[in-house]
Amino acid sequence: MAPEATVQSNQNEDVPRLENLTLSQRAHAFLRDEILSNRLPPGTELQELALSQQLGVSRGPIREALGRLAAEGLVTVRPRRGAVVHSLSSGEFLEAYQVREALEVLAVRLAVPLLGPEGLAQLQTLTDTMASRAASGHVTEFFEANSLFHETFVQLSGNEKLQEVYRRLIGQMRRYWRRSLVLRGDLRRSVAEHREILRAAREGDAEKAAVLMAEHIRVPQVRLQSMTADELLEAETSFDRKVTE
Amino acid sequence: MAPEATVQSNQNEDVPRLENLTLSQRAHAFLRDEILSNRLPPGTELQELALSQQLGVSRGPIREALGRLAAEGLVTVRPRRGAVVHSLSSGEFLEAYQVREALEVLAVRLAVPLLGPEGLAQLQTLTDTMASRAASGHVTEFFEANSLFHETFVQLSGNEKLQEVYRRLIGQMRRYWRRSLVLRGDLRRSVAEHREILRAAREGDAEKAAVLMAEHIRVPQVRLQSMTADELLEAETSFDRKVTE
DNA sequence: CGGCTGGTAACTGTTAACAATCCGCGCGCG
DNA sequence: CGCGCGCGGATTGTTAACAGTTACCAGCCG
Repeated sequence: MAPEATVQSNQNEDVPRLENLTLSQRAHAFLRDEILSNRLPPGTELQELALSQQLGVSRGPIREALGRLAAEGLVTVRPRRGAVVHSLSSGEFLEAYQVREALEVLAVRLAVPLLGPEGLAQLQTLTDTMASRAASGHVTEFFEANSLFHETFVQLSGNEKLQEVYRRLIGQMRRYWRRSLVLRGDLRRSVAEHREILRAAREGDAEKAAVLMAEHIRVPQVRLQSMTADELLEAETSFDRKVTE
Repeated sequence: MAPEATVQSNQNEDVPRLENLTLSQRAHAFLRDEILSNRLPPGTELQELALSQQLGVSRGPIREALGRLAAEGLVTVRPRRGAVVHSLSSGEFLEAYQVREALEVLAVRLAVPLLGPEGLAQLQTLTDTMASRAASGHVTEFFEANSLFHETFVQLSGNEKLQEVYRRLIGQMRRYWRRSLVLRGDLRRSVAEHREILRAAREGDAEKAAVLMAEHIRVPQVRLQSMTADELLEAETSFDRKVTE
């Protein structure tokens, strides 16, 4: 068998290379990343000409990308007045948290009966990572591990539609991770809650794990409802001081 | 036959309400409606040139509309190979049902404590409508009232983010209403379940209403899981015979 | 007779130019 | 001095033409 005769090399096709994508897809991915990473914070005005020059393409692909981002809820377009990065009010943030709770409870119910040794090990590793990062005060890195823990449950649920809906929602919320952390409060308590969820999952008790997950996600909700807007702002700024120092 | 009558034919307003919107918004709304009403059934190939001639606009707005529809999950675009109306497999349909259950349970939990006399009256009217349409065998009209019943709960939840996510999901599922009805089975039992949900809501027992709603939505799921693809197809065709006669 | 190859037509991706609308600003009027 | 009013620049909405890719088909070679 001629080992080099395989003309169609599948080995570099399975990973979508950015070079082969269409310009509108690249613009979409680029802007999405810029928004999700907060380099384009909520409220930023997005002008087509500026973006097209920055990316070196014409306005057509830019418009398509903006339209898709609008359909995803990441930007709002005001007809004939341009697009701005969408921002969530406190109320909308709370609403999103409620939906997220429902989705993650479903994820846990579906995932727990399917969990194998490798899934449990994955979750255990993430929990340990969270614990060490919480102990060392690396809040940003803690948040990353925390997000991965929750997303892992959604992935292990095996329900792709759920993953799609969840990721879209998380994409809208992730930019407010500082607000989330402020509302979360004590990280050690958060780690303990994750450990409890994982223990229930390991025991195969889907219902218990689901209830624990619901309570866990409800913690920031009740804090948000009991805080005024001023208190929230004050807490966020003091959080910023603590992190940047 | 007459594809060259493009310039003058569509210059008048087929849909007078949409005059103020941009062309891409009109194209988006038009295609969305065509897809949701099943005039463009799943699997239909959407060619930009044909659509632009049909709507009397150029390809730019059409492309923007297709991009937004793709972001909404209503069409899938294969790069350089055109767009097709997205279709749901049995598995994806079941997945969507699971997500829908989670969302509607949340809606019931939120809505019940907020229900006033007018909300209850609205739900009662819809239930009565469903009952009469089920009794007279008007299955299509029954489905409409049924959809409205469920959507009303979501609306009365007061959570706009939930409404947004729910409507997007329902938009993907509504085209398969025949499959839904086949899986639902006995309409009278369905009506009875709605009455029970409404009674619990009237009593202010949100938890009971939520559980009843979950069981109600799970009925088609368990039937779908217990059916093979062939049985489902057979049931759908026999359903078509029964409806069209 | 089947599979490969080359050409061709149709379609998508992209661009630049054109048209329409909005916004800020200064001017004139009351 | 305040307020409308239009005018000019900037920005979005739309179009037609161009470029590149894919799919299809006929004809040739094995």
